[in-house]
Amino acid sequence: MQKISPSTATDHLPHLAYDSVIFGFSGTQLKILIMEYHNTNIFALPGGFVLKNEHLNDAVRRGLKERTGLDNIHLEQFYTFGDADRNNAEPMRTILVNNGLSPEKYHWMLERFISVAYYALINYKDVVPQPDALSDSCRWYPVNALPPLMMDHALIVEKALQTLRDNLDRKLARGNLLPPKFTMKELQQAYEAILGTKLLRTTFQRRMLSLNLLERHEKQYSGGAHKAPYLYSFIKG
Amino acid sequence: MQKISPSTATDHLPHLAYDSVIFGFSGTQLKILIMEYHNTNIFALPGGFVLKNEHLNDAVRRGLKERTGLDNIHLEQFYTFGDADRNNAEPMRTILVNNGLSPEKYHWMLERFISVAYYALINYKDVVPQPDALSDSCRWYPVNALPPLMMDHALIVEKALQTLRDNLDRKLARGNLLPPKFTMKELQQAYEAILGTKLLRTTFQRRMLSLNLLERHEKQYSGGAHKAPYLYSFIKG
DNA sequence: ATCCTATTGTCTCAATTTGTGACAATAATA
DNA sequence: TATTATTGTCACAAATTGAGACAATAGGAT
Repeated sequence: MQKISPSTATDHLPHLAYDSVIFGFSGTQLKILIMEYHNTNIFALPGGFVLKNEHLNDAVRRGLKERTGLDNIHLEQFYTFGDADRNNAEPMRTILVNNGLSPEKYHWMLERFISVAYYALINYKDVVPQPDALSDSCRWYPVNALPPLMMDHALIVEKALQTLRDNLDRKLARGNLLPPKFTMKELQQAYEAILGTKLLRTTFQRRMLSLNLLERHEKQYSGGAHKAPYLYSFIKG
Repeated sequence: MQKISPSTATDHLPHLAYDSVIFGFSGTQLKILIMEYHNTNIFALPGGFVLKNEHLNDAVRRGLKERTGLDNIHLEQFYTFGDADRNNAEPMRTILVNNGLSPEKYHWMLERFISVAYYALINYKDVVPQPDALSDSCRWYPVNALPPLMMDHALIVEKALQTLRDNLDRKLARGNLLPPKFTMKELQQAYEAILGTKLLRTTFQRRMLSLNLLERHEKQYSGGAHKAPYLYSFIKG
């Protein structure tokens, strides 16, 4: 959901918002950044509005930077949600009141919104989520254990996952879900978390190497009682 | 581009439009419906605006029906173009003036527009394009011989093609690019036109049949001096 | 009627890719 | 020094794809 400031009504394009599904990966779990509004028990995807002279893509980058502190993240647009009944009237009224703001003054926020949805793959460890003015938490939740989300945000997450799943190779290579260097096992775990299926180790390794997307580096002494795995990174192009 | 009527300014969501890339297939050529405005030499994709209480998807369906007379067409949204400099100021001024309308009265049309782009696959033969109030032609053009298009419409077409090309199997099956019954050769020609490559006949046939998307019907006596091919249709599901 | 020709449906065999397990090479730990 | 859990690679079977061969037409030509 959106960050609110008094000047918003005049500065932004009306009826237009964006929402972002920010994926992170920790251990074996795929997670998503979810916001909870202060005093409301309302959960939503991080989103925002577009300034009148701002590129849509820039608006989303700006929002991501405000919430995560992250810059230079590859964002991918995947769908625009445009049903006529998409409005935040009830939850937003609650949010405004609970934050001492008048619903009259922010009436434009209660109307219908078209929302352009983006996803990003970021490195879980790089993020210290920063709650904004109206939220008391911006936290990671596992994709399969999300809190009940407002409006159609659960649908947006579902569509983000579907989109992510096909042509995953190219998408993972462009994103930052994994640290700069990673082992083949970590890569496989990321695939498995996203696709929701188990993969065969040898086949997976052979396939990954044949894609010519990976560069092999030195070995990593993991501390485990076994042979040390190679580290890999994506060849950026 | 959009259909203009005096009431538009108040009835529609401001700054929001849609554009549609309507694909048709004739013989061996992939074609697109392009509009040319009356007296202007300005070429554009068919598009329009969204009513304040209308679903985005419905708006696009409505526009397609107005221009082609076609109903019940599968439309697929593929990208939303949101650069800050997307406006129709110059061409639209020309269009308005050449049609005896005042640019002042339609000032809202000259501003920045976010545009949600859709594509559709329709049966070339079913369409008798209907020029609307402001256009003197709505005609098929081969994808590789389009007239110069206004604004970023050439980019929109390019992105539509890219989208169409991956997972083409499923997309062709859902669309109506081919008539209800078609030969394997026609199907192959459609693939070749879209992908821009030649395919091997036997491999293609084997692959298509193995997808379990096709139902085989009676043979077609084509009039050619050779064995008659089977007819196929897509199994709708 | 009979032959000729272009196209179609199917088969075959080679080449390539994928599934599956085997196995030796390690890096700690006992 | 033996033990154990991985890892990298190889080997072979199974499945898929590439590429051509070939018989079966449905007309047109003679």
